[in-house]
Amino acid sequence: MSESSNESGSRELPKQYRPAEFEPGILSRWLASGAFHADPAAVKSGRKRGYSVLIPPPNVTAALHLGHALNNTLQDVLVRAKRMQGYETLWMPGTDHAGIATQTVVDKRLRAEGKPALVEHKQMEAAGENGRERFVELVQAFKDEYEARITDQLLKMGCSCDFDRQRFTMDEICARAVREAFFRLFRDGLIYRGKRLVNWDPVTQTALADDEVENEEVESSFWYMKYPVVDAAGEPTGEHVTVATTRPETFFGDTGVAVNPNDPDRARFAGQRVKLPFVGRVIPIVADDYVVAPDPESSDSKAKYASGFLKVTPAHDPNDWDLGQRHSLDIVNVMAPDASISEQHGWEDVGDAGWAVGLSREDARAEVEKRFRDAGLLADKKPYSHSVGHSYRSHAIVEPYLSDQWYVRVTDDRLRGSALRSMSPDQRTTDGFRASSADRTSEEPGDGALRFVPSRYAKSFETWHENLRDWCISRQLWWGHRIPVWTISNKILVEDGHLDTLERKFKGAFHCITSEGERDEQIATICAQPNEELEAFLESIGAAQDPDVLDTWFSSALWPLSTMGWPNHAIQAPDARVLLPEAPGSLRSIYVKRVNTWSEFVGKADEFSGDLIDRLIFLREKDADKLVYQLFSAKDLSLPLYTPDEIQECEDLVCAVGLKQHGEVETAKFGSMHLDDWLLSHGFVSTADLLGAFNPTSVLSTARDIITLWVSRMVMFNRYFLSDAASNDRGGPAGDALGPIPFRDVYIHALLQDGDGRKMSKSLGNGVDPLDIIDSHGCDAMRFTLCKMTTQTQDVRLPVEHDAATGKNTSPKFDEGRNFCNTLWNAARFTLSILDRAGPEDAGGQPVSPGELPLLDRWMLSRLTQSARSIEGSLDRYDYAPYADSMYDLLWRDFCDWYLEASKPTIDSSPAQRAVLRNAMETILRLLHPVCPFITEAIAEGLADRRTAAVAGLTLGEPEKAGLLCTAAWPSCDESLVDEDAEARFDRVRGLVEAVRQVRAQHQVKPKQRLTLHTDAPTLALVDEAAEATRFLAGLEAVTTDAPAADAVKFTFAGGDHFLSGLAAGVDKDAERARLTDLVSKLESDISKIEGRLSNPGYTEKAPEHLVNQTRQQLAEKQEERDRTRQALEGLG
RNA sequence: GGGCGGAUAGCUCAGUUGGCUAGAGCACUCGCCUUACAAGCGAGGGGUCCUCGGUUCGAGUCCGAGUCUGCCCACCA
Repeated sequence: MSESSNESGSRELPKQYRPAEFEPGILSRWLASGAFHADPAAVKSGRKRGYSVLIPPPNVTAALHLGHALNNTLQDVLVRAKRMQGYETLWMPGTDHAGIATQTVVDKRLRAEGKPALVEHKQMEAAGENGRERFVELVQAFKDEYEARITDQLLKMGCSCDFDRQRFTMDEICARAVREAFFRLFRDGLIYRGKRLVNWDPVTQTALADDEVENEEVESSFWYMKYPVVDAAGEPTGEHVTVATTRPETFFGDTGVAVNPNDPDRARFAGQRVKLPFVGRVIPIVADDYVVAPDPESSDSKAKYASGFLKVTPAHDPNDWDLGQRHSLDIVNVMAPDASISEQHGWEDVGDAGWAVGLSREDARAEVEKRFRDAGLLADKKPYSHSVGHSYRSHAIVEPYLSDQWYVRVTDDRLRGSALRSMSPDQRTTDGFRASSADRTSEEPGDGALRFVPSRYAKSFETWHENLRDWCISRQLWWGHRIPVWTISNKILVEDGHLDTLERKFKGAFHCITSEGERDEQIATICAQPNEELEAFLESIGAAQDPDVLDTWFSSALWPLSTMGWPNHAIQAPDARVLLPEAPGSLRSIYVKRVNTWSEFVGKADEFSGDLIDRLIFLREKDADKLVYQLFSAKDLSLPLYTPDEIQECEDLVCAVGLKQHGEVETAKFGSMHLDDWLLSHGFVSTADLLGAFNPTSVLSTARDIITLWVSRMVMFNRYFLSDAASNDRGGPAGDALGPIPFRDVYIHALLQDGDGRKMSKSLGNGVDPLDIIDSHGCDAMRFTLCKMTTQTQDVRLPVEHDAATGKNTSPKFDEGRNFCNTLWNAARFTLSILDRAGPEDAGGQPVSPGELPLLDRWMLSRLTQSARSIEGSLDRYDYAPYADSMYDLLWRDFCDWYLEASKPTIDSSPAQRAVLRNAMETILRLLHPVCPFITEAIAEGLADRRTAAVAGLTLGEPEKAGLLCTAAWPSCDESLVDEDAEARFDRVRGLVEAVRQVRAQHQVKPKQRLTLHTDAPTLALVDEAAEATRFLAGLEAVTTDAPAADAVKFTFAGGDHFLSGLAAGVDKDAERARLTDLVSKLESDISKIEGRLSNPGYTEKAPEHLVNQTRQQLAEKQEERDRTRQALEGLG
């Protein structure tokens, strides 16, 4: 209310916490201090234990939503807590290129803007105008825009990521990992090419992803077509089978008919053959229990419409494809890419069906119906409505279309088996692929070490793997990692001697499958490692690179590896201090590259390495504050080479580059460059062995919908690529010789829904933007509320409200967090004002011994200790809501409501109490910091220069960096601070205060009116333990054992009668009568319940004795209280 | 179709291995601008713990059946 709150002094803080005034400044201080930058050497040297988390990289398709805010808050809570607990923490940030989604979003955006979109760029590409390259550039620009937004959001959400190491799944570092991974899998026989039905859009002539297909209900028909049964000689037996289908036009491609082996009427046909009308193809009838038996009465539409026979068209229906595979049926594709009937794409036995060739699929359907009817082969046609996939782009009906695709053989034991064996045995439900051996060392967990939290999600993981099929990894897109496979005519490759050149110059860097190994006699398939020279060579001999890109999940699956520098992580490098002894401790990272000779390193002016050294020299001269470098002989890395002669003569040079800062630097000559990425992508290797220090990571925090798509694949890849055998040329490992799992725990967080239980989404308009909440409530309030909501259930609801004034969505739930922060703020203001009133003499005294403190202070220290224990347990269990609840109760209920209030009368005259106050405040700040990092940091700054003595048993170390709370130690509360006796006694004081307040409220006593308490000796003794506090809190002027005055009001407390006198307005007899009457009836209801329990012999005989005694005592107390209350009631008249 | 949740106060949710009178925040009622805090303080009212059955001396909690509701995966001839 008062606008002059700042006038009394410059140290005074504003009455309300205003996050926007603090958050940006604190963020800058965090970043400048390097507090979030992990040092792998600290882990490798054993100085600290490592704790690492990989961010699930958000898609660059859009800004982060509240679900991201939730998951990132939860990760940050863990990371900040562990950092304070003395771990070297790495939280690796990054973004995902999200191939299909991003390409689609950009395509849509371009079309909406009326600019050339995907289709137009495809035309350019076909015309030789670099359409592909130009389109990818547009997507790249879009990605840059959103990546920047996402990074900004992460910063504003207070995420303590190691932003110096931020990655993008398509940057050069990740690309190298993708290429290497693909190469090794290819070489080891775990990647193969196969046929698969894709969702084909015949209008735009592109393949679509499943989520680009929009299902729409379509009014159509069921056709019943009769196929004549033939004998061994191919002559009709006179019988027919009737197949039921919604797609009669595909019958040209039928290669079988299926029947259920348990069908009593029709199973006898299995093993016989039919002759396809018009086409004349003789095809088998196979038995398969996939076929549904007809049942006209069934509510299942399949059974209702079924004929009992299913036509099998493997090339034009996904289920038929599977069925065909099971029974080794032929595959006949009868369509052209435009979905017209064609004999040019695999259909050779046209027979008498030539009339169909060239018809569109719609016309073909009508013509097939007509011809079958005319021939008497159409048994029936019934109207039928069913859902059919349509292209999101052209809205044409999607055609299942057979095409070449690349697969990862994930069903191989080296992949699937490793994932299943990773699971903790107590979370397994079946026996297959059980862990073959117990845990390895805790440093490198393998089999049996992967745990899901909550554990129920282990089952999703398990069943997914047990039903796994090979993973199709090719996508017909432009935005993504292009498949590193080239094809060339076998003849050119071998006869022109190119294969010899390859073998000679690039041995080990490629894997070639020539005609013997491939079904196509003409083509050689070459998979290449990342090697620019090799690629240039392949292009030069006319080899064509596969136009497709990899499934986004392929690069996501490598996230634990690529972000940590794999495959170039493992180098033998000496300590940074040896490499660059002159470099001050401010060096953030060191990169090394080994070359042979100086001339090779420098190269010719127009070559790659010439540019390299040019840059290095340039940077050293012009920007010495950003970079240092040094050359060595590989023989002795402790002796730097200085003179030109030394360098010229050396034949095995090593160049070490140390960076003093990260991120973008501006150079006049080369423009803006990111030094880390630039060095890494030019063959330098980081001496910081992130992989060795931080993989396996500690926990993966993610949503349940990607347990299969992402979690599984990371496990398989991490274990495969980090196995010893996969690192050499002999091929991958088998059985249990696998590498470590990528993370020990998988924490699956709850999903946010709106107040009605619906998913938050753009289209529903119920999404909440985290930045809006940060604006309106502050970051800490958002984070606190999100944590408080996060229970172990699978969904949490957040009521969403639309604010008409701002046009933005918000939720009243965030008020709770804001109010909490505000209370903390005010408690801190009050604390600081008390410390300010004391002199500097408070600081530097002997530690305060808890045993000599008043009851109130012993109680507070005990509560702090118990809360810290409880919070530590919650964190270990990823149990966020109890953590937030504990903090809420500790700060508000204990510290503010009771400790601060009760200390008011005495604290100004007690240095010991001030020491407790200060240390309690600081303990609360530290316990809360992981959830509310900004406000706690802001307050800690104010607390830093108001010192008091320490409290024995409560250890609060100094911050490690720049005085920042985020680098301070987790509070250590000694067990000796737990004081059950003080808690019990103070609880009784509270009870007394509450009893008095109750009387005051019921009699409408003004707050300033002081009363006299007439009580018994034991209660008087209790009051004396916190005399000033009790009088202050209850509004008492005197406490006495004297007899009460006539106008006194009686109340009960702890089984005794007590009286209050001095109520200014006197006793309101009606109010008092009503109060006592209510009390009696409540007591009687309690008494009858207790009597009921005690009269049950089962209870008194079987329940634990202490419980029964307790109940008896309770009954006695209640009865006594009831009797006394009745007397008092009679006394009122 | 397979799997996994949820149902407790008007709303959003807690409720540890079964055990005193089932809790919190918001909302509501009454009284307070008490010098940290009205985004607050003090005191209240409000519950057939979804239904039925079972185990038990005792069930919100454990077991069985069902109803409603949500999510994930698969599929829709």
